[in-house]
Amino acid sequence: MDLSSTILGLLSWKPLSGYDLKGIISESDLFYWSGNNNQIYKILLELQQAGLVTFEVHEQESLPAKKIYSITAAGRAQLRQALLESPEPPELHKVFLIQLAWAESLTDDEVLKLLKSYEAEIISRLELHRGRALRADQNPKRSPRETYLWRRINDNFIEACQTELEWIGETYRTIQEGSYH
Amino acid sequence: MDLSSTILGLLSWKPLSGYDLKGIISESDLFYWSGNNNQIYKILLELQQAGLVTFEVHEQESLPAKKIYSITAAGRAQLRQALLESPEPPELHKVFLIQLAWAESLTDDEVLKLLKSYEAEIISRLELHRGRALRADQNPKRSPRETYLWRRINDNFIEACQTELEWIGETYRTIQEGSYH
DNA sequence: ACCACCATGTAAGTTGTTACATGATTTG
DNA sequence: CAAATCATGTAACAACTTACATGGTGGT
Repeated sequence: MDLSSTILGLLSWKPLSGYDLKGIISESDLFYWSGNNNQIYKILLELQQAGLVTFEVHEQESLPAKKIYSITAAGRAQLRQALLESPEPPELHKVFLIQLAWAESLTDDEVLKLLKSYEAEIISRLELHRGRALRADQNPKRSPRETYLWRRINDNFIEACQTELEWIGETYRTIQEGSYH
Repeated sequence: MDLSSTILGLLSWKPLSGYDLKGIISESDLFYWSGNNNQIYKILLELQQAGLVTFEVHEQESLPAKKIYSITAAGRAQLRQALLESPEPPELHKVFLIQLAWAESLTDDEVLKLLKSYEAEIISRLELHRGRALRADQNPKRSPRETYLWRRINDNFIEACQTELEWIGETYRTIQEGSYH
């Protein structure tokens, strides 16, 4: 499941332009790529040359024309293959933990301030995902199972945030009280 | 906190060779880089040219000589700056969730099989981190606070695994029972 | 005999990033 | 009047990866 499979997945949901894809990918936390033009337009060209997608040009008055990409039967077959690949474990890039690992030269107050600031980051993330649960309008809804899975994917992020917040709280308290001896 | 700061952090703990650094970084989940030669030797050269580290050549009989790198005062100052930077939120690359997101073309059984397989991955991760908690010998222990923080960092990974396992269980049951309607 | 370990480094490639270019339209 | 949005695309660069090269030592 790399970026090209992700794009195939998005197109399996509904036809989209490169610009649409860019928007969706850079908004989302699930699709964690930056969603920069360079990669998306390059991959779309490759997918199209491999016959996995096709496009139609839609002219618009007073706006630039757009290429609406659709997935082909071959594309769907390819996507199915990718979906059946055995799952990889998640890669967690928790840069803040690296920061803590080498915090020896910081005072308790400096560490506590970092923890507070990290907590604020996670809280805003949590609210973001909670909000997304409410207006989940732009999610695919092809079947009850798919609707359920998308809710669960969002839940996964929410639960990860909650676990992180509890971890922060416990760590904060212990350092504040100096009770790690 | 990028790879060069991470290397400075490791050297702030104790002097190490490039080969040592490679081993530590590629073993660990916290330092999530692959730890390939190309990056590490290149960064060590840059750090050394910037005066943030120095090295001594240690000749060994019947083994190749090694360069043992140490952090300088300037390096420690630079590291401290990096540690005080405001924390970035974690980047979670949960490729499996992307797989689930486009699972519409799979049967219930195929989805359940994927979940089981993902569960096995996470369980083995969990056991790895639990084991690391026991023989935490190679962790830095310059102060009780540092020892505590390193234990907490490991806890963070354990708790993330546990949350993930609960999430998998709940999702599995619901799909098995078809009770997502 | 073959493989892994130690230890340094290079080569060649993929992937990913920010920033730029164009140009009309809408919003503050 | 500056900015953001729509829409495509390119250029330049940074980050990261796998594989290779060298060469002695020790294990199965």
